[in-house]
Amino acid sequence: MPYTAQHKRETRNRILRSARKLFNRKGFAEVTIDEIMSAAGLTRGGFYKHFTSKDDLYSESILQFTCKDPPEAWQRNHVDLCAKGQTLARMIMDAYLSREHFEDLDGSCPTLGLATDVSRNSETVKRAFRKVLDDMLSVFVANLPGPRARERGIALVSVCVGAMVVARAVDDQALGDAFRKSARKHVLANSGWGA
Amino acid sequence: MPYTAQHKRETRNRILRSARKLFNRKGFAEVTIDEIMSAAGLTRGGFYKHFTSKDDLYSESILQFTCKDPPEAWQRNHVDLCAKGQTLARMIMDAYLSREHFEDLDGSCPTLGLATDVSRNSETVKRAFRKVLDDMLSVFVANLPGPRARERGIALVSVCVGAMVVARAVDDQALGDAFRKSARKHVLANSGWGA
DNA sequence: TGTACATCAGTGAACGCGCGTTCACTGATGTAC
DNA sequence: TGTACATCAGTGAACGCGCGTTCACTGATGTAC
Repeated sequence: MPYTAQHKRETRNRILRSARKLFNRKGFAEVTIDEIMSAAGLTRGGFYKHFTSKDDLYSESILQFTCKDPPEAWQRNHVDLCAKGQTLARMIMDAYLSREHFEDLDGSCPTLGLATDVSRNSETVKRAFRKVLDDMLSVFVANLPGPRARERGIALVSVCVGAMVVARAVDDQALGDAFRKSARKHVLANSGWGA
Repeated sequence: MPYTAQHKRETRNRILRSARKLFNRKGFAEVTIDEIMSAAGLTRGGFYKHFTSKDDLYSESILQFTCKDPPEAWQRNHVDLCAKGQTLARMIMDAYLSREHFEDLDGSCPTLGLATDVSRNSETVKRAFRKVLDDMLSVFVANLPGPRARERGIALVSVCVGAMVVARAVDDQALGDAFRKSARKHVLANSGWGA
């Protein structure tokens, strides 16, 4: 057995990380396997030793986002807010609607960069997307006091996703900021997560 | 002058309509000029008599959405609700969040089908997107009594867009419905547009 | 401990296909006489 | 009114390029002796 299993796992992860970045930034169709592999320090041909197809890689790379290995900006935010004793939901919301997240084309949440892409893709990809979304939703719901928490959580997740998606799709920086900020205010006012 | 200017205009519109449908359904990259042209009853080569490039066509086809030539489903909804004396904002919100709109892959609003696509495209395309969005936003804002109408309008537009984008990206029909319905309830509760 | 071997991660050339765009052409139509 | 002509919308073959995937190979590494 030349090369340890661990070695292979590490290479695979390297490909996965470079894929996630590139898909996030450019969308599925605009990224080439060549690009992904050289960003991972490898060459084209080796790709199929790790994945069966580009589609396969796509859903795997979306799943990669969850919990483990979150983008740096999120971690930083996380620590900052933890210090102030905020709830996890509040922290996620703030990180999600932050300018940093808005600008982080490589590392942002797939719900933001790949949403309409995913809606045209396979069930496998959609399942991966749902897992990421469920993560966010369940944190929101768990931190919502009062009745109909799930229903309200869904509405608040919608505000966050909608505002960020629109902010990125618009050619007007100020309008984008307005979406992020109004969304934040609205969520705070409707959640009891403090000012 | 063989062929009247009107003839040319009509052909151009035919191409534009077929392009809008196909882009909406499949996104920019997955649609070929061949497809668009044959859907319009023409052949590949003639395309460049009407548009300078595929990118050019893309922004034009997004602009096509506004006001004039809205999808049938919207018109039907419009008439129904008009009869009940609802405000225009309420009507648009209901149409936007309807199952019909959710399922109308060809005719739906570009804010819903093309959002993340647009965010990676040229300034021209983004400008077209903003025009469509502004249409929706201004109707919402105009129908919002009380202070900070614009800020609240932005939040409500975000709920609508976010809910629909997520609903389409998820592999779970029921979850999608929950997003549409929770969003609708939330907008009604925060707008004073009646139950 | 040192050496021959087997494995398989990684290489890079090649294949095949599809797509955006170009181009020489055709033929339908309006205009001038 | 009828006919020759000029225009240009529309045709379809061809070009060139890039990309996903395949494949024969290389060479680094762990294992058996």
